Amino acid sequence: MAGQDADVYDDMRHRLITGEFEYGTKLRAEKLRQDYGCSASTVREVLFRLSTVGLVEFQEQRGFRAPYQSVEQQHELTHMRILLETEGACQSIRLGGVEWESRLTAAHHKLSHIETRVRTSGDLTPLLDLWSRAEQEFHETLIDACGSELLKRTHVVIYDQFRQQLVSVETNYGYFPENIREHQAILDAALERNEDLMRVCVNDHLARNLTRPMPRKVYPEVFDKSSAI
Amino acid sequence: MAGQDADVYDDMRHRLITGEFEYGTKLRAEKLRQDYGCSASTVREVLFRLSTVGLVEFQEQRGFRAPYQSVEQQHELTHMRILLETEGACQSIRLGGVEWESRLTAAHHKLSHIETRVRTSGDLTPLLDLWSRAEQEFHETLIDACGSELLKRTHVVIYDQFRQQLVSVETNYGYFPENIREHQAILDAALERNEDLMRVCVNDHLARNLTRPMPRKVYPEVFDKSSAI
DNA sequence: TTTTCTTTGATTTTCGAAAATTTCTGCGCA
DNA sequence: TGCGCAGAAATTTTCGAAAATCAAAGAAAA
Repeated sequence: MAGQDADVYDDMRHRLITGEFEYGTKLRAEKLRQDYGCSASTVREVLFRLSTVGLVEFQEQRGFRAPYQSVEQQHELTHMRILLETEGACQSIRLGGVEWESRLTAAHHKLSHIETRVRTSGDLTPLLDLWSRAEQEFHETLIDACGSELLKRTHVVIYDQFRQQLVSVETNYGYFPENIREHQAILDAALERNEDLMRVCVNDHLARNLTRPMPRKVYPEVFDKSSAI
Repeated sequence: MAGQDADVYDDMRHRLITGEFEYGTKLRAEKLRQDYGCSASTVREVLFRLSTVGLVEFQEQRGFRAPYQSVEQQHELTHMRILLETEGACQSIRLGGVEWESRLTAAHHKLSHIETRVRTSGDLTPLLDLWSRAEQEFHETLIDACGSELLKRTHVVIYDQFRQQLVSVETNYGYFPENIREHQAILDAALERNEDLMRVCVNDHLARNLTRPMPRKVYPEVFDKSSAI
């Protein structure tokens, strides 16, 4: 069996971006050790790695915890996605061939199919996992022909964090009915090879996360005893 | 003493971006353990963390090594820097106040001073460390008022990798005489608050790393015994 | 009652060695 | 001579416990 470490990493990553841990939850190595039947050191190692890609917060001598949710963070991640995806999509338009168009069309078809089903049923929940995967694949295919592995790797990191921040019932997991139209518009812009239009479409699609005030939970403050009243 | 771990991390990071390890060198935990007088696990942990920010390459069951140098990687890093720095600089122009202008001017002054000394003496070597630091600080100050911690953190990661790829005698450590004029142009664009000009300046400054064919070492291939002659 | 210090308990960090895996080396066989 | 298969050596991965550090509770002093 090659890489117990890698398995734990992947699973923890999945648990984190699907919102299994409440924001700010302490991630105790000793506790998680039991979930995986391995040693605490192995878990610690994984948590360290996850912290460098922003999925886990680490504080010296204070261990690990799931990141807090904040409007600012959500906005910064959105801005970054816009920056990376417009660049990646436009480069893909320049460098990508028919093969890229084909893959993008395929990814869109799958996504479109799922989103239609969600609209008719009116309930995202049962399709959540499927939809999440399809959405990510569409956006990753969009920038796939950009010619820069670095850009793609960076995008995955940002996308994961974005998803992590967004995942909650209140935000409906980032799903909106407008998605159907917007994803179509992005596909059209790609097939037209219209870079300016692409920029507009990607912006419109993502900028929603900037304007809409994000519903947010109130976290317990740490009160200084002397300042009470 | 808080964080032996952190110390090792910082030192290893420094050694990596100053090119102490030949490209492709194996980084054996057991070997490095002696340099720091700590356990191999600690070193391993650090190497893992460094691998997630691209400063170290990791292969399952095959350990760690210093990344190889390649033209493609160099170009991708340059593209990414252009993307992040133009965005960051333009946002700083919009959001930054006099305070930002002041800090940028200060950073430029220091850098300019060093670069002038390098030009007159004609030898970078004795000032290499000082110059590296000043160059990085100038570029980081440039985007410092952009309003996104995420953008800044991402930029540091990319900048470090860029520096790591570039550090070698052949490339003169990324130093060029034109730097003086170009850094000045960037400062001027900032003070003029001219975003379009800024884009052009940053592009010109960094694009050099794209056009100039990078001198590159030849690495020993791993020969299949059966293909030998 | 409030503050400060001390002790206790819990958590994090570091360690060195055992287990698993890969790489190297030499031997036998075609 | 070339190939492939043991066995040995070296390296990587995992482990559980010891050491160090931090947080909470309680006692003593103001």
